[in-house]
Amino acid sequence: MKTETKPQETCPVKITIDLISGKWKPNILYYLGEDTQRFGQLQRKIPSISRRVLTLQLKELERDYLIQRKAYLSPLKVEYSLTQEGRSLIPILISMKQWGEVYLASR
Amino acid sequence: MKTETKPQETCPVKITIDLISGKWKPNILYYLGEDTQRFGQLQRKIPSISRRVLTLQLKELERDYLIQRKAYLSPLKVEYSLTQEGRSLIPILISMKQWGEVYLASR
DNA sequence: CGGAATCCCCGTAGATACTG
DNA sequence: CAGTATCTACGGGGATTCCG
Repeated sequence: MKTETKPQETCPVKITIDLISGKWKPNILYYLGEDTQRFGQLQRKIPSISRRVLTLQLKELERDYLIQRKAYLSPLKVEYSLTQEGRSLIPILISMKQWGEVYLASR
Repeated sequence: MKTETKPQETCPVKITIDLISGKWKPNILYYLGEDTQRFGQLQRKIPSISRRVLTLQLKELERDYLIQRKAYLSPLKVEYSLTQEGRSLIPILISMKQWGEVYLASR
């Protein structure tokens, strides 16, 4: 009945949580789930985030293969979009959103 | 600033993440999902956690209504179990576990 | 425009020792 | 058995300034 593995050192749940638990990462992933976004677009949509922190969070998300960075020179700009893996995370974020709404409503 | 952005201040996703992103909380919830656990049982099943930190994480989980604490005097012991809300979180933890396993396998 | 370089604050959690 | 009490280390993230 229980072909259970104990939570290992590399606990998959913990891995998943760590990937998305930056303070602004859910927001960023949310907007990238809607569409490709430029750095400045994200900045405007998340007004309270600083350039520095936005840069850091984007770098981490890119390092973790959840998003892709594309730099252009002609019109100087940078575009971010979800990778396949990032996109596959969206359903989980949606469940968490729904759970969180119920949780907030009941408190 | 009055601009209503879609991910609100009280982003439900962020709430959910924060509730479970203590370093040991997924492990604790995992074991409580199996059965009621005494303090010492949790300690033995998560050997690398200290009593202090286990206490803290349990207190937070209790404060957030995810687990319940029951103290007994006759045989001096304390038992922890999931609340209804905590139990409703398990499916999400399972999705995260599955996603994390795929993620780890592909890297 | 999209960063990089510093500096600082604060919260999480580790180590260790003591207790009802 | 199931905690408390300190003291400390580390790292994320905020504010500000400079750069190709």
